[in-house]
Amino acid sequence: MPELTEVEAFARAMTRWCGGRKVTALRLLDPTVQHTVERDVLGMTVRSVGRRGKHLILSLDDAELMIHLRMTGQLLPGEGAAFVRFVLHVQDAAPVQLIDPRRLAELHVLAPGGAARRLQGLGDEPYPELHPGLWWQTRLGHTRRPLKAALMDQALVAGLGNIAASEILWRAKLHPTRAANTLTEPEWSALAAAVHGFLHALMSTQDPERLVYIHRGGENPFSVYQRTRCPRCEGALARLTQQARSTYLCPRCQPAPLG
DNA sequence: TAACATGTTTGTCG
DNA sequence: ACGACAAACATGTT
Repeated sequence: MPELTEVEAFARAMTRWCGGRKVTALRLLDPTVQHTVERDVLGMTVRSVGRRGKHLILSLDDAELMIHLRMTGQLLPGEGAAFVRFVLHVQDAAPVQLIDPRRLAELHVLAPGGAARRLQGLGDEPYPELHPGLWWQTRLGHTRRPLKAALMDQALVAGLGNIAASEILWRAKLHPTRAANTLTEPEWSALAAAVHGFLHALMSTQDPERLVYIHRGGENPFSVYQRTRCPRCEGALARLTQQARSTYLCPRCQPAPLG
């Protein structure tokens, strides 16, 4: 399910579900799920839960548990749901199950420091700080690729996915096909504000269900994603394909690049 | 039914 | 070196 905001929500939830608790078992129910096992975590305590990009990282006494939910992974307390791929059992609390119909999620049980080592090529974090326009220009401004592709490139900035990219560019009034190296200083500032505004707005919904709304029958919390009308100008939204993914935009608010 | 889906990796080609 | 593109993962939803 994840983009940055959802992984962040899961990280906070995991802190409540298993933070400070001792692991009584880690069961991999489906070995076809991509996984690594460098440690036996039995008896170790979950010291903290964090996020890096779209990766969830649990720090244990002498191990790190790194989880990537990919497109359809979810974490939920309990047992016995459909499509459970692995279960983390902890002392004096409900176990936490990873549910993932498509089996794209990953689980890595690593030695301390293993997560950071594996994530060395990952770009910097856009959340929770408000970075200035120059921060964005430094990271995205050197490539001729479309702005949306640059925003989603995890090696440049970590955590922004397909939905976030559309939403952010709409907020910033920037066209998704603009070459990233053609933005002006005020446009970089607008992008910076848009990222911060979007991420914080979503995190402050105080409603975890809204963060994992897709496939849950929930209400669409987004402004342009899978919508047909622009909330700002009321004009018809457009949809185009970039990198084989859907991009939603408002042609009136986000002027197309010349040529 | 066919197309599409929140992500990433790998390989090919220009 | 850079960037575009396709395929692969496996299955549910529209």
